[in-house]
Amino acid sequence: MVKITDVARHAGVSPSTVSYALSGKRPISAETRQRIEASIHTLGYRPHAGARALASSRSNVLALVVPFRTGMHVPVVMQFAVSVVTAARRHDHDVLLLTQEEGEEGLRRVADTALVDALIVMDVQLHDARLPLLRALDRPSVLIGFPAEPQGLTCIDLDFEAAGGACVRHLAELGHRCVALVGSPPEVYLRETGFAQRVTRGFTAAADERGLTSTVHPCEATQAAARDMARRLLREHPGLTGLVVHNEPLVQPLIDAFRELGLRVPGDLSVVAICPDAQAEQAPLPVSNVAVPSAEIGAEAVELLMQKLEQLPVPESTLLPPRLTRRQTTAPRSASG
Amino acid sequence: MVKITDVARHAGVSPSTVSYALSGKRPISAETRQRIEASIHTLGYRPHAGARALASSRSNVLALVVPFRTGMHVPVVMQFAVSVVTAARRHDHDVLLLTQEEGEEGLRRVADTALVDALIVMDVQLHDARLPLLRALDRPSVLIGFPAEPQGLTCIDLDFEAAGGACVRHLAELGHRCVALVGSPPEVYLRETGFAQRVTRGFTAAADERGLTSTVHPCEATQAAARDMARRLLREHPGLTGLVVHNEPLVQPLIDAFRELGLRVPGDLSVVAICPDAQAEQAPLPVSNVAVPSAEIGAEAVELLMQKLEQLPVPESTLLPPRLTRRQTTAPRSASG
DNA sequence: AGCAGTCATCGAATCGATTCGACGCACCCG
DNA sequence: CGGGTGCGTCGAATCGATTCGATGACTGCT
Repeated sequence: MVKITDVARHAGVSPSTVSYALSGKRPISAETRQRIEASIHTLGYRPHAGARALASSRSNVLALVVPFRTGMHVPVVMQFAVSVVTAARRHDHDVLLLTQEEGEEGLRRVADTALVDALIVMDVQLHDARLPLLRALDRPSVLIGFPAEPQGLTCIDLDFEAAGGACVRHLAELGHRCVALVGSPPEVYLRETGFAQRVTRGFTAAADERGLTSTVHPCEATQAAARDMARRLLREHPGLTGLVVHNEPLVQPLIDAFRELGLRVPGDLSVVAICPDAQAEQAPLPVSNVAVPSAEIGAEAVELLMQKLEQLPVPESTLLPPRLTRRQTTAPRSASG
Repeated sequence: MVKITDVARHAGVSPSTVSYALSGKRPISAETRQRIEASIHTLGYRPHAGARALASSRSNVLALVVPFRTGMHVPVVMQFAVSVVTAARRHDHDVLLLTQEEGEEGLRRVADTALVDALIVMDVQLHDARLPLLRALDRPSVLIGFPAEPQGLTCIDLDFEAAGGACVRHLAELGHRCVALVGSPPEVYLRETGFAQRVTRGFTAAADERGLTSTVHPCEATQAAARDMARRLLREHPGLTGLVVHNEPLVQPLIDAFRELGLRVPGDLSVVAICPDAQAEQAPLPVSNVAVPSAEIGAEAVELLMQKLEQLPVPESTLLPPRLTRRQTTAPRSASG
């Protein structure tokens, strides 16, 4: 394996000069730099990651903790992970994958062994057991999602409260007066993952503000549950003409279920989902939606981390504004509706 | 940060003794070992990953290259990644996440910088551009999927050919005489990802062997495509009573489409899928399936890598035998069928 | 001409482990 | 009672970079 002293010898300079040429931390004349670059190229030199980490106390690796429990939509997680890796590479960093299962011990381990420089934690609970640890750690971190008390942390997420509100306002502007929210499975609420509650709050607040009748319904992510839910909503809320769905795998099954019950979408029932754009676009009838911008969140989380690694100040909380795209599942309330 | 010399001083031994106590590479008396362990615990010592990597030329990190293109079913990839991480942790290794996008350069980078000890590459093509590199690399690797010429590599996957055959035999044993395979989207075949072709081969061979009428149909993974496909199959193959689906997101849409066309499943049409058990179980009507055992493959891939890291011989190819579970979508051919 | 001030480069220390060879001690056997 | 055999431990070299202080050459100013 060719090392920095080999390059130095080949280029007729000292190892430190090679290092500085590479890092740019001290000025190097254009001439020597070129000679060094040529040597690096012909010798095929690659700095040894471990040696570099040891000497610089920077591993250039980020940890990414992914959830794998029920209730999180898998494609969203994956999309997110990919965008984190891509963004990290732009900053010359790599990404170490940790599972939620490893818990606090896993976080502590990769941080204390200096395996990673910083951490990104997904699926943060309102009262997450890892919060004290993350606060105490000497390494910067960014949380995806908001705990009950984000003080002293750096958090980022879609503004789910605003998203809930945006859906309701969209429906309200189309003339709908009675709306319902079909949300995540009950266990997600029990687990106190913030985003479920936040959607609910935004939904309800906007409905109240506009004087709409509104109800909220957690729902399992199965076709059977979707059918039951559709039937129940029709029975209990005969005036219902606007539906907000915040449960990715349920969007299509719910629409199908209502159709089977004889409703036209969007003719009799308008549906807005909170889901990734890709999903909304690819549906048989493209679904009006507020985007869940996993890729943006991931990329922005990495940017925040990079700022923190450079000791720059970053906002404690970053809420991405919701972006609603009207497609084909929402329409003005019909006279009959 | 507490280091090994601190531990050594605290325990009244030399640093090398601490190292040996930790690694077990030389015998250490029970007494000193306990003293050292106590010191480690009270001081909260964690060996520095970079220093360790430098000295031992082992980073204890594996690279995992994940695809993110269309055609790969996302939950399968995710499940796989999680199982790799879990298995790696059992061997005291961590996992670095790379995207396909990084390509050969990415592989070369993490290998040459000694950032990782070994690599796992998913979604291998029949004529994958990365094969020469993987063969030349000084670091061991395991491929998920089979290239055209696996010589000199280590490959593992579900035995898709046997899986295709198993589906056909299951249908044949239930009395079906005319079967069809609905496969991956056309681009997957064009891309020459081995598994699509292998399913086809096994499917066709088994059908020929049993004297069944059989046809093969690549299909896009959209509801609309599913409906079209169902209509077309009914029209072109009126005697069709057995269907094999090798396209995860299409399983349920296809079943729904046939139902809408008036067929009963499994009364008029038996359906076997090649898909994860979790998906098969959770369907409204549980689907008879050959399991795509992502978790097993991931875990086994890690085991193979660990063997290779210890210079132990491993088989060039590992084909996991298919496991077919009969659930509720397959039934004997009815008299009328 | 002399001095201050850059600019580019070098040399040596350092990061925190692992590993190899050597050494001392106890024990066993002849 | 002496010489081998192990076992347990130590000391020093090593891994391959980064970084700090120092040095030399050159510039510009007076």
